[in-house]
Amino acid sequence: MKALRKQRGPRPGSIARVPGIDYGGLDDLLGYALRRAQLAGFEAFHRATAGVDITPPRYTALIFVGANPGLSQTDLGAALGTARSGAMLLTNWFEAHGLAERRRRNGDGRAWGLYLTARGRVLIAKLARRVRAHDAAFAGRLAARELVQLKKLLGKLAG
Amino acid sequence: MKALRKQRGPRPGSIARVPGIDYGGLDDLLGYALRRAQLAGFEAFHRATAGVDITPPRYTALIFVGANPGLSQTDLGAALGTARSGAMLLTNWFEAHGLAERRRRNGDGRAWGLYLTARGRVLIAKLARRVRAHDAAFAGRLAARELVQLKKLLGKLAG
DNA sequence: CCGCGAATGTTATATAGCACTACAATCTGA
DNA sequence: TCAGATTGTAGTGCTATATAACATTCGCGG
Repeated sequence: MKALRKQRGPRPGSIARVPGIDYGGLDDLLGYALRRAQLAGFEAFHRATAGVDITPPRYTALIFVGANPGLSQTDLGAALGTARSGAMLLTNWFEAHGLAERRRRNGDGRAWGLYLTARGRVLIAKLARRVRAHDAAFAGRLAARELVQLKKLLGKLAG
Repeated sequence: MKALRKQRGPRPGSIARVPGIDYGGLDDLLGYALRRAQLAGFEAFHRATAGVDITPPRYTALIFVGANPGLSQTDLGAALGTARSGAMLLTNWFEAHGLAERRRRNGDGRAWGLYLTARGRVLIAKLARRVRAHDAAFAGRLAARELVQLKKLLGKLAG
């Protein structure tokens, strides 16, 4: 079980607008506007998880496991939108860091059930608090009414 | 100069909502809503560039080079929000595919200036048309007024 | 109850994308 | 003229994916 201290990975690259550069019509694309806003959101996440070696997919996966005890790796992959093999690598990482564990489920000798460890629960509780706070701060760039509207529109786009 | 035919990479994973799974409060996060919407936008881009081995960062970089002839790799990296080394890899790829080239700039023996080749200009013209069309189709999930509002709000978030 | 197809996890392999470090060449300004 | 900044580059490594092949196990139709 390795330590979970330093955040090593790359900083989340926000794309600051560079003055004097011609954006060649990119600004008119909804997709580009979404990307820029989302990178800003990643920064909020990054600040929230500073000092902990976690990443967005890892965080999402831990939340899923915490909220759905006994989840199988296949179902975790489906919820994340990734292949089974990716869910397995994530699970390996969680076990190596003592955050979650595989346990045999009653009926099925193939599937594992995933469960947070005590340590995982503590970490998720702490992180979720910080992530929510930073997300709220990020969302605070908008008025409350605007935020409601934005979420509605984003929901329409995501289908 | 390699061919530029098939798109090899992974499909852009949208995250379909999985029924029966508890999302553990993730839905309340603005960052998560942004991510989902942006992945849907990536799919539109993917459809627009089907059959061509291009990716969002490559496309963005080509647009930048086209709109800013003589751009240095450092400035390209800054505009993309990535490290210089990434801009160099992109540039290598462009040269290998005959889309852009490095040319010495007048005063400075260190920096290269980046320029689209004729082939790069043709490709970008064709792609930009398709990308705009698919972006418009994607944005068409919203009413015109909603779209204006959304872009305004996204702009606020991206700062 | 048997056997076959489906599901599950796993292993192995590959790729894109990106960061960081260290370095050589070049520029710039005191 | 020289010290420090800038630029491109090479090398290395890690995350996040995907795909294919495989063994185990399950479930069901006969």
